[in-house]
Amino acid sequence: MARPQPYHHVNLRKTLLDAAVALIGEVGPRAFTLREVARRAGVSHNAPYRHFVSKDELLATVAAEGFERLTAVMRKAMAPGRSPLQRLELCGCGYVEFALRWPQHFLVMFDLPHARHDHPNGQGAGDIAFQVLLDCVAAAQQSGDLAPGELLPLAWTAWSLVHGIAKLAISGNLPLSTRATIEFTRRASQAMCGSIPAAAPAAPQPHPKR
Amino acid sequence: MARPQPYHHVNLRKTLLDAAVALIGEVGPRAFTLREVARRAGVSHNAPYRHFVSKDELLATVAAEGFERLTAVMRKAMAPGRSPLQRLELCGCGYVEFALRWPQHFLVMFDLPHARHDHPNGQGAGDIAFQVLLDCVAAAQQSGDLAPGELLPLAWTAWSLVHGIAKLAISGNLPLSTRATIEFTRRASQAMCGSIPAAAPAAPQPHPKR
DNA sequence: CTCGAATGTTGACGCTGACAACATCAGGCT
DNA sequence: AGCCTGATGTTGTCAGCGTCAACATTCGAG
Repeated sequence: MARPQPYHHVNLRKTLLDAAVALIGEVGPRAFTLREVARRAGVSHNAPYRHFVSKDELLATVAAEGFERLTAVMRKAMAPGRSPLQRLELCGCGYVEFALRWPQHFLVMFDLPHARHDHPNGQGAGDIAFQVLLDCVAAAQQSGDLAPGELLPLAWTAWSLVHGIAKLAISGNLPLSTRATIEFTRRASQAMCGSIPAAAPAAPQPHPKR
Repeated sequence: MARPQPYHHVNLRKTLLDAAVALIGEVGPRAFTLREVARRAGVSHNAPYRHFVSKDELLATVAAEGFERLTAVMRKAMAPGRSPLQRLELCGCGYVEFALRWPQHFLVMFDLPHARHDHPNGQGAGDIAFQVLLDCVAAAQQSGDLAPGELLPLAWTAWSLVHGIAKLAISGNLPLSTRATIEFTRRASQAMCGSIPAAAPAAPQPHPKR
């Protein structure tokens, strides 16, 4: 008879990541514990250190995973859009949809800022996701659906709107169901897109930034 | 000669709260430690338990304090507004200004959702702050500056925009100085206010809510 | 087949939040 | 005046946490 628990796990790294996401979903990122993750994966409390140098690196990996998933969800959401402007709106809805579907990831991605910078891939994955939004705005401008204005401020405005909706919805400050929240996002985006050209925010002087 | 350290502190509760805010500002809400707060206040590690039943209650109190300060900052910011619409925009700028000036409070208020509900005053202080925004939107509607629409969705949209800007700015995702961020908020608010009447988002069916 | 590297385990350390028991003080009652 | 009760602060303790170090087991290249 084989040992019930083989000494070497098949793919402990992935098992740990999945367990971490599940645990964060249950108890939140604050109560999240490395030892509990190890317990759920059926390994000793120190096994995770063979795959992640620290708790923060594991969280940073979860965040990076989240940015990749976010990119995929936005790309998929905007696919059926007919006009560039419509694609931009759908992209924003995808952002909120992602946040509502995987709030654990979303919280780790944006509530643990330190986790992003020490992970090599962390910042990159975030940049790619932002680039999707940037491309949407640029395409809408070029097609004339969106009046020209400075690209970055327009993108920041769009990002802020959907990010705010996502954050407030996740924390329970918008008393709407998931479906209603996305519908609300669609209407708010339309309102914003319809009016931005009229008063495109110009770029204030950029900040040297740390 | 009097004892250098009298046994009873003059106002330990307030001292602890101030030390907590300072500590959160230095190390963030995650690394924040009750024992370190006690150390800074010059008392034993268990003294805080005479004033707060738990670490979470102390944080909830910091959050409630933050909501009161937020209300005050918004009221002050909107004071010089000439039209109701302008007051609404300034109110939003006040929201972002508060977040940038006291990010510690802002983080505790919105990143620790559990902390708000177990504190009796916590939810109330948040409601009062939201009421300020609600009144602004209602006034702008009644004056005709803002086309009529369902009140709550309009307020949620405005809240989402400024909340998103505040969150992204605090976490370093908007590479703008404090001044530039507020200027950006003003322009984005104007853009949004200018267009909302054209496509006022209707209220999707509300959610029963936990 | 061997041996080194990769992977997992055990044990330990200092720190934390929380509880219990004790010490000190302040202010009202007699 | 003097006590005594409750409020406030301290010391001691516990389990759980993240992390390090030392050891055990397994896999795969030579």
